[in-house]
Amino acid sequence: MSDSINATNFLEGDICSCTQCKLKSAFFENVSKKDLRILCIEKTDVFAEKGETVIKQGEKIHDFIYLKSGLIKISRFRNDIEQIINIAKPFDFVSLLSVFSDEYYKYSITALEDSELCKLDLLKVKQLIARNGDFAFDIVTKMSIVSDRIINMSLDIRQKNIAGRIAYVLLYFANEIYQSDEFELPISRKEFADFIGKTTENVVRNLSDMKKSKIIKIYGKSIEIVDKKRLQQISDFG
Amino acid sequence: MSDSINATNFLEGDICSCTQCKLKSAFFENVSKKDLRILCIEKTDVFAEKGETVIKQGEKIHDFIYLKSGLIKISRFRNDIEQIINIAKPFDFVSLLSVFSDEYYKYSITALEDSELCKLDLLKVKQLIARNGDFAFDIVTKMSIVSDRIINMSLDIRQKNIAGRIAYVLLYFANEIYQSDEFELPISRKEFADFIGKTTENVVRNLSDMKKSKIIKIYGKSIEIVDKKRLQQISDFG
DNA sequence: ATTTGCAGTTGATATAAATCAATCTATGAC
DNA sequence: GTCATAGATTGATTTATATCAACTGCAAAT
Repeated sequence: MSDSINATNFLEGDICSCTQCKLKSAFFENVSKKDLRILCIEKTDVFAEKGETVIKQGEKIHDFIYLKSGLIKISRFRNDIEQIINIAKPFDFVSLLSVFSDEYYKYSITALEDSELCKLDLLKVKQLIARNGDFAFDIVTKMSIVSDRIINMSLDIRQKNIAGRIAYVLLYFANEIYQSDEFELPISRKEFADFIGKTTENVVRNLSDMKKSKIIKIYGKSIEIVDKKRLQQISDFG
Repeated sequence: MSDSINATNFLEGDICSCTQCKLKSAFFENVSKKDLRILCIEKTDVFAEKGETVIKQGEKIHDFIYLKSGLIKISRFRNDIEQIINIAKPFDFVSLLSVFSDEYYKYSITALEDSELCKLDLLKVKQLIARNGDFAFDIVTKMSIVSDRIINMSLDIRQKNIAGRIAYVLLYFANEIYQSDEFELPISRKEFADFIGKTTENVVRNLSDMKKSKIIKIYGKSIEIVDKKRLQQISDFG
């Protein structure tokens, strides 16, 4: 009966869960169902617990990875000290750095919260770029956005003194990551220090100073921004 | 006579100087003569004298620009202070940052030496990306390389103390820009400071210290690296 | 319940770098 | 040639940040 065949076909199309993926629109808007299925067949969903390292600097690159849920940090190590390059959430993290220019990862990726990642075969993605111009264009645009953000953030931070850097990062968490002036810091004081390139002690001191000045409230990792205007000034001026 | 017709055709093909361009291989390896001609027709060759600003931060982006000869600096301004993001030579500079993600330039480009730049219509380049998968792939790769280099350099510099930064930049000039241990610094002491994010005075002091320690020789803007091993150590350790 | 260890905090001190100030060039304008 | 000016240099001082050390509180391990 033709009905049942249709049903089967429909089901077969649906086996590829990617067509349903919320993040499809971020990168695969212009990819046909057929191509999506090609990518989908070899995709792996990876679950990473808080603290788990998903990619280790120096490992060979095989996959095109993006974050489906959770929060990750991108960092690198030199002389045993960690440098945190960025902290990113879904839509903001795709492994676009290095993957098209290098054989090995220059950076590590670690989950800061329980996270879901989707791994696609990089070779297939590369082939798709060469085959599908609109997809290529989407990737170019996305790459441009991602690297621009990272470069700008790095330059912003570099320019500021320690108080300015701390204010900047707090505002980043509030505005970009949590969309709320109250949040749990997803990183330790040491990681905060590694992110802004200063020492742990001075991060602690500056946070307490801001607490004393009633700009923020702190209880352990809980942060509440009380005087956002002032915090913005410190970020802009510092 | 068929000979003259051929001659004319040959000439017509040849009107597009791009086919001869030494830098063609860098980006347009996989672009057909026909497509190259489409780009070429609307291209403008721009000559920029030393010191001239080619692109001003905030200007609207119309072109896809690459450097044919000379040397340029990429910088941005915030609160009237200049931050030099990179110094690049042909093959290393293409306006790939921002152009695919933003409407306005986030950075300024200034010639450090007399330079030739080639401007292509960005719209045409974008169309070509969508139309020609191999070209798209080349652009993706090039973008990846360029942003990776900038990000790494920024992170490297951020990590080091002032002596380390200065050593790093001197080695960058020697190894990457001039391929020689003797060269003329293309930037002022102030620009050097803006590049590494420190003050002019401390750049001067550290340069003189290195001179006193016989690591380098300085006569004005002329630099000669005498003890490269030592300089490398300062860069690595600092 | 006690121990161990680590993240966080605070204080004292040392060090690196910025700032302020004074000269000292070199270079272009007249 | 001399004047004016901006870049480069050096010194003295202040300020920001790192380092070292000690202590706290909490949570995991025994």
